[in-house]
Amino acid sequence: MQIKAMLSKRIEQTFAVLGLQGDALVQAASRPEFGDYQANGVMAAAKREKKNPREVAQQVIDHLDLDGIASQIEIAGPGFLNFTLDPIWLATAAPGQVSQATPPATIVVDYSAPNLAKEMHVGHLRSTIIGDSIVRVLEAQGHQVLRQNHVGDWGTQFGMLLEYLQESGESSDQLADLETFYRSAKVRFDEDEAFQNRARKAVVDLQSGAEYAALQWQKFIAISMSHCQDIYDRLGVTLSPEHIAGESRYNEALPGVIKALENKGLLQESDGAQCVFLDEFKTKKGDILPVIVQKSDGGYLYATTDLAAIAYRTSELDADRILYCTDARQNLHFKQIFAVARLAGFNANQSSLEHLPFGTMLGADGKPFKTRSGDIIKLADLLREAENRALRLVQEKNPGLELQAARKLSKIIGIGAVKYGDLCKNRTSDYVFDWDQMISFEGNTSPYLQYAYTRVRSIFSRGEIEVATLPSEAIAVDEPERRLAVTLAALNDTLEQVAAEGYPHYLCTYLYELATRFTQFYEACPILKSTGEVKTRRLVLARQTADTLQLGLSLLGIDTPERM
RNA sequence: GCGCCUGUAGCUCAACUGGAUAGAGCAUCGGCCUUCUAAGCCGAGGGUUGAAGGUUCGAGUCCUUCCAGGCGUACCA
Repeated sequence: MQIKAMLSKRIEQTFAVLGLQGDALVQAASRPEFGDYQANGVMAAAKREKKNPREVAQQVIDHLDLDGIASQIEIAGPGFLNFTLDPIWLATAAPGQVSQATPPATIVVDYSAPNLAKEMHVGHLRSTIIGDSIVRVLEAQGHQVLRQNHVGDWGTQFGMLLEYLQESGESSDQLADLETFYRSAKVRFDEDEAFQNRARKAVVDLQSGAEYAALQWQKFIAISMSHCQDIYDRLGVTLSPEHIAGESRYNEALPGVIKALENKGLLQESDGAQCVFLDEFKTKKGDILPVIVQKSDGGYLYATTDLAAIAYRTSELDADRILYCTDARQNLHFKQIFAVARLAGFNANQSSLEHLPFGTMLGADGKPFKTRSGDIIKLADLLREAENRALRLVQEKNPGLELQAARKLSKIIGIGAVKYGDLCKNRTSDYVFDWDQMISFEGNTSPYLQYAYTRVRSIFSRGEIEVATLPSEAIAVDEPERRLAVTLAALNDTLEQVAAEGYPHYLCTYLYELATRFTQFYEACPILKSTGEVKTRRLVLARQTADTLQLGLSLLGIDTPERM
């Protein structure tokens, strides 16, 4: 049940009856004394009709039918409507159930997209886990989600790598560390002219489909992808080899892209390059910004590939929405290719093309994040560090725990902390990377949420409660119970927001609030010590909390341990 | 130069897209474990939301002009 949507609809229907226009502007109450939900839209609607907002608010209440849903509706301030939900209705709001989208859509999500020439580093973290979380939410809502991992597996650098692979042999130890491999290849490339020439030839051979080059390339890609897959598996990301749709896949479609642009009369030559000039990208001075689709040497660019990808996704995959989870620095690029795609008819099905940009990860100095030696931190190292820190804490908190169990637990906690540390921030802005902050276990962190979950589990095991025998609904009575129940019921409002706008931090904020409400309830309302109806309803609320926490964390891609 | 983004407590971030007294965590200070896990709870201090104007019942949010930072801006992705 999406409460906000339901209330909005009812209020707006009432607006229509009264001849008013505008949105109801429903939101969760900003303060407890304002009830559970508030509607702010009356004031604007009244103003449009030049009427007294409080009088209009009264008329809305008179015509609004929320019998059995709201136990109290009040007018406050200049014309706010404050709603208090009926506890009996609240009990039936089915916490822990994800509302299914009607009708479900086909949604392509383009995310992760590591460069296969190098090892995954912290810069790939955001796209990978933000995209994965959005994918999980959309799937939970019943949408058909098509993951597209647009890996960088094509281009000039591969000539160098293929030639070096040929020279050093695929059993080379350096391949265990792609970063070293890349660097060594670069050294060879820079020092030896003959090597350079062979590397350039390898590129040409590869792109023209020579068999030896293709074989060598496939070997390299396979090795590189297995590195990525290791990271995905450790991170608990739902990507697998079947989701790979890299740049190379569109290679054969690229001449067709140019041809199509030409047929549409969009193509212009400029300094030897094939370009599309669009009025909307003119500067005030009248300078025009080209979208270059073919270089003067005949080579293609990422704009060309992305256009081919749009055509494929909108027609072959039949996508209703295509979401791109990439760095904010590509803002202009996506604006341009979306515009070109529309003009050229590549977006055959009028798919909604949405760029979900995220900011850069910075170091403490405010500059893009590097290690002391100037290297970018590898994801593998980041994850190891997170697990080690978690292990130390786990052993400190649970001295009796066997090492193997402690390791298992520290994986769940450490990886969760890394993911949550990133997901809980508004993706749009740059953010400062800090070991202690990212791998933190107190306050608004995933361990706090996991901890709240284990406390519920602990109640059930200690009280020897058969969860299955509990009733499915409980009517909250005491204030901490009510506050918890209201928060439980808001799950789907939050999920809808995440799905519509692609901001997983809404879900984090929600879960943190839920865990906080639960902990307050836990402190104030004894469960196992209570008896009869009181005990039952509190057990039910606890179970609903555990279910919702587990569900919400799973939608962020974070596991829940049974004890900590 | 032009364009996009950012500027909120000592630090790291929220603020449901114009709503009521700007909220959390960390850090600091004080209280709470013989009672369901203290990775927790309760409380205190800490703010001219970069600056100045403007729009209106109402502005951190919208507009204008500045200031500071980041990124992008013709053959990298």
